[in-house]
Formats: sequence, structure tokens, C-alpha cells
Amino acid sequence: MGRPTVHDIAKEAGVSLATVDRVLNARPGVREKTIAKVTKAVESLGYVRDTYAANLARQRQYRFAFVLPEGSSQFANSLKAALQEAYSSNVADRTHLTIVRVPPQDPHAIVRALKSLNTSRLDGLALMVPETPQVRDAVARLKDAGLAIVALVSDLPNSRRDFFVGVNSIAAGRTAALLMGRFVKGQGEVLVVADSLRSRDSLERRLGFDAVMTSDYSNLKALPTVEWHGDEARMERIILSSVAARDRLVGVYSMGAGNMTMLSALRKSGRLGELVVLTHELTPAMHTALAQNEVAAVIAQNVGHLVRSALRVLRNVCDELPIFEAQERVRIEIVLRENLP
Amino acid sequence: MGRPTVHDIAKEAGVSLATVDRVLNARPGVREKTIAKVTKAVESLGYVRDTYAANLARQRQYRFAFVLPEGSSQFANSLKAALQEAYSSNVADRTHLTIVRVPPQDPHAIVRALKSLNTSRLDGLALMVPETPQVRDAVARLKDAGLAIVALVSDLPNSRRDFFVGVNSIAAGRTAALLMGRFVKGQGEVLVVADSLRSRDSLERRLGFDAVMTSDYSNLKALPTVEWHGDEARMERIILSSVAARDRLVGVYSMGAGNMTMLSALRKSGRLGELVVLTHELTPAMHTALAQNEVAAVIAQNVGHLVRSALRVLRNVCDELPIFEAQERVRIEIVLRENLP
DNA sequence: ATTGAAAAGAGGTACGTTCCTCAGATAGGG
DNA sequence: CCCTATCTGAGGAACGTACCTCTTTTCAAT
Repeated sequence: MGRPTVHDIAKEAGVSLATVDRVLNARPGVREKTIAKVTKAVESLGYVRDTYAANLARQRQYRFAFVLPEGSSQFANSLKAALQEAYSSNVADRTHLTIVRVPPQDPHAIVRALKSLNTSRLDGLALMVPETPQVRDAVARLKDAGLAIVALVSDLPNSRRDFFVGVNSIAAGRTAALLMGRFVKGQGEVLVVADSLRSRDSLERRLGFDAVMTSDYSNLKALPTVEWHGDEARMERIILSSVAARDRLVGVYSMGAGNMTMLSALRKSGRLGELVVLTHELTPAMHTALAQNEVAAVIAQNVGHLVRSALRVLRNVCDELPIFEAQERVRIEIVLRENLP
Repeated sequence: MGRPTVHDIAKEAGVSLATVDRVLNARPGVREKTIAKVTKAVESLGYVRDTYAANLARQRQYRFAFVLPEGSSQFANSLKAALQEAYSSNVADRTHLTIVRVPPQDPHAIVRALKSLNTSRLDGLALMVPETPQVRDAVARLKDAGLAIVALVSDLPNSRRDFFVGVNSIAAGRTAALLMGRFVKGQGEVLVVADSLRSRDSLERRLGFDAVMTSDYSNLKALPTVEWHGDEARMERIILSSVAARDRLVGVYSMGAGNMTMLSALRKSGRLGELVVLTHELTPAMHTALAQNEVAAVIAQNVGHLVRSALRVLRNVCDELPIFEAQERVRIEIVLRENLP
């Protein structure tokens, strides 16, 4: 005998199939006493609904949109690739996916993009955008329109998002500090580079990094964050001058994008070999940089997980099902030369 | 319009539904030319079979057994837990799972257990057993009986297994060496502990460890492997005497089980604080050891992945579907205090 | 031209669920 | 007591696929 079906629980509870269906789908028209009988039968038989048969019957279509930053960001591109892979595999069954790309540094453009979404043709949204008051308001409006909303990669903690899928940035920063502290021999200074500390992730990574650095590695001094604000020429200038000015420099921690520019600047400086370089996100460029020993470690999050997790959460929110938090916790991965995937 | 269905491709190809079905399920009785017409229609319409509807219709039940080592091994227990979790979640839908536990060091008992399996009530098998000639023969017999077989965690490379789900042990050993080399300050000796080098995994980890150690970290000397053969008292004696005899000891690499015994021995020696300790598998004990800074890093594989991957592969082998190798490659995870899950 | 096997069609039932209609039962208020 | 509103029952049609049987067509060998 296989799993119990709705027929079995109808028999067990001594009611008709229609009543079982009404109870299971919380439709009106059933007496309290009858509801109790049915739920009791469900429990005693250990009935679990066959989601696939259910979705087949109800012709369920989940329509989700993923809002990702546009531009040359390799990370966003690999996310997009993971999304397309999920789409073609059975992970995204009965799911229609749209990808919307927005300029990451322009809150107004983001809000405009969010407003232009046809909410009646959408069940859920995964957002990878920086947190601003405007975005928070837009999220509130989208929630009012009945959408399921998850924050992806970077959280929107004070908005009405349903869930956050991504890693804890503070822990990621702490992990970077631990690696830096253990990898560097002797003492010296560490250069910290970020696109901008206005981004919540970078700020939190920096917080975590400093916390571990000061408590555990007093032999190292983390320099103030160098922000390059998307200007690659500026980044190169700053890096070259920093490296030239500081002969006690032993490490570089790059908290965000622009790793290729940073690496080429370090190569030009001629001191790349002596430095412990840590970056985030395992892009193809970082893959080769690890293989060539130019980067000591990459702190990454598995984009496949992110996407699958976001899809699971969105579906569950749509169906008003509980979310299994432990499964959705994305791990902070450490990638070295020898454990490259 | 939703996805194309079999009806659509029947219409498109100008054949009947039955013929489409015969082609899709590779049943005989269709001319080459007609097959071509159907496959063409499939491609032009972008038809993808609705696996859930298909499994629903065919009342497919996958009956798999997992053969795991019995005893106190925390790793095997966490695998079992992951298996039970998969069973209760939708990952294992339409799948019936049995867990068989065998004494890991007794090839005859393992073979006896494998022989006692009722192959007519089983579609596939995941084996986590050491490779011996007897096991290879047993695998051959089980393959002849028509079962799908994957090797789990430790490979059975010269057997007729269909696939290996687990990490490359050489790469895992290399990763350990890289961590040891970068974590240790200065020079000294490294103690390497294993249950037994007769186990293929341990041997390969040792090979990888030594390869990186000699090529990259000439400041460190990896001592000959200490084997404790399941005898915990012996392990404690050896560790205590090694630590006492070697004042240049800077690190310990534990390649297999018995980490708790090893740790308590090191604690007794009073030198745990000075040593860089690396172990495998993130058991609850290693979790706390990491949190308390007793262990510097744990090299782990995600048991959830292992299980899901094994299930996917078994199902695909049963259905004679291709295996998407990239997805089934299990990553070597590095767990430190700051990125504990 | 006849035969016969292989190929293709036609039509059905089933899987577990949803959702619909229509009819019958039960309750509470008048 | 009847009347109405609310419950409940019975049955059926779908969803996309699998698989079965029973015909009909095709086509090459005789």
C-alpha cells in the first residue's frame, strides 16, 4: 500500500470526498465537528497532499520575477545563469520566470522598474537591490498588491519582504578576517576596498571584519575602507598609491565588485606576490586568480542554492505554507586553490 | 498558452497521440521517418515532459536502499538524518527508502548483508562501504539483478557501480595541506592520524596532503601516518606519546573518524592550544570544537547534498536518463569558527 | 494480387487532486 | 410545524501523462 489519498481519509473520517477537499483547502461550508473528524483522520493516517497531483489539477502557474542589478557585474551574471539553469531543470516546474535588470545605484530607476511591473500577472518577486526608503515603500506597495517578496543576496530588513535569502554579511566579514589573520605571517597593514560603504552588505562585512580583526589579530591593522564608487580608474590610482606608500602592507580585502580591476592594479604594483588577497564571489575571473595563486581565498555563496532557495520560499509564501528555515540558510563558502569546484 | 503537451506535438507532427507516446518512451513499433517527425515537433515546440504528471500516471515508485556503516560514527548518523529529512520532504517523492547498516570493517558481513537484499523489491542502492574484491563481486551481482548502484562518500572505482557521489579525496587532502601550510606560523612537524590507511579515502587524502605539503610547504614536515585501527585507547596512547616526544609539533591532521578521542587526548597533553588541528566531517562534536577554537578548520561535505545527489542519480539511472555531472559534483567545504552553519 | 507482419491510429482507463454542480440533510428561527 | 440558510454528499470533469486493447493502414515479400 502506498501513501494514503484523499479517498482513504474520506473513508476513515466517514465523510465524502468533497468534504475532505473543503477541509484540506480551508474552504467554507463545513461544521467544526466535521472539520475535527477530517483533521483527525489526516493525522492518524499520516496523509500528506501530493503537491504535484494538486498542482496538476489546479493548473497552478507560479509567475515570479527576479530583479537583478544590470551592468558588468559578473556575480549578477552568474546568478542569471543559475536562474536559467533552474528554469530548464525540474526545480522550476510550473514556474514562469522573468528577469528584470535595474541600474543598481539609481534608487529612482529601481522604483520606476518596480512600479512598471504588472502585479496582476505576477505572484512573486525576488529582489537584489540596495535598501533605500524608496525601495521600502515600493516593497510595501507590492505586498499590498498581494505579491510574495524575498530579498536576495542583500537583505531589506526594514521592509515588508517575506524572507531573506542570502548569507549574513557580518559573518562573511568575520570569516574574511579570520582567514586574513591566519594567512598572514607576521604583522602589518591590511587594505580594505569596497565599491561604496553606503551599500548595506559592504558596511556589514566591514563591521564583521573589524570585530574579529581587533579582537583576535592585534598584529594586523585594518586600514580605513577605500571606496571607489564604480570608477575603475580611480580604484587603480588609489590602489597603486596605497601600495607604494605602505611598505608594511601585507593583505588586501576586497569586499565587493571590481575584483578584476583591483587585481590588475596590484599586478602593476609588482607586489601582488607578497600580499594575501581575499575577495568575495567566485566569478570566472576569481576562479583563474585562485588557480594562479594571485588570490588566497574567495568567500562565496552558491548561486545555485540562492536561486533554488528563493524559488522554494516564493512558492511556499504563495501557497501560505511554512518555510523550513534551516534548509534555506545559505552557507558561507570558502574557496581556495585546492577546493576549486 | 502554457507549455506544449503531448497533444500539441501529436497535432504538430501530424501523428496520433499513441505514436507520440511510443516515440517519447522509446517503445518499439515506429518507423525511423515518423520518429524524426515527432522529435522535430518536440524540438520546434520546445516540449518538455511534465515529470510529475508522468510519475503520477505511471504510479512510479522508486525503491532504494542505502547501505551505511553501523557503529558510533557520527558522520554516518548525520547521513542517516539527512536521509530521513529528504524522505519527509518532497525531494524523495514517490521514493521508498530503506537504510541498511553494516559493520564497516568486516567485508564478509557486508557481502552477507548485500546478498540478503531482496533485489526484486529494490530498484537502486547507494553504498558507503570500503572497496574490497568481495564487495566488487557483490556489486557485479547486484548490477546483473538490474539495480542502479551509486557509491556514496567513498568510491568503488573498479566495480560496476553506475556513479560516484562524493568528493575527490585527493583534493580534500590537498585542501587540508593548504590550510595547514597557511595556518601554521613558522616551521615544525605535523602529526597525521587515521583509522587505517587500508581505507581508500584515507590513503588518497594522505596522498593529496603530502603532494601539496612537499611542493608548497617545505617548512613543515608531515610525520608518517599514525593508524589506530578502531582502538581508542591505543589512539590516546599514541597521541600522548607523540606530543610528548615531539616539541616541534605544530599541527595535527586527522583524516578520518575518532576525532573526539583525538581531541580529548590532545586536551590531556596540555598542548592543544598551540596546535593547528584539522579534521574531516562537520559532526556536532566538531561544531563545538570549532566554536571553542580547539579545531582550526573542518573539511566537510554537505550530507544534504550527498543524499539529494545520490537520489537524483539513482532515479536517473533507473529511468535511463543522463546524469548532469556538474550538478552532482559535491563541493569540498571548509568550515571555520566564523562560518559555522 | 495476396498475405502478413510491422507501423500507426483510435479510444479508453488510470493516477491524485481540484473544483464544479446538484441534490439531500440538518439545523435554527419564525 | 414549516421555511430558509447552511452543511454535506455524490458524482463528474478536468489536468498531462502512461499504458492498454483493438482496429486500420502501410509496404514489402511472395
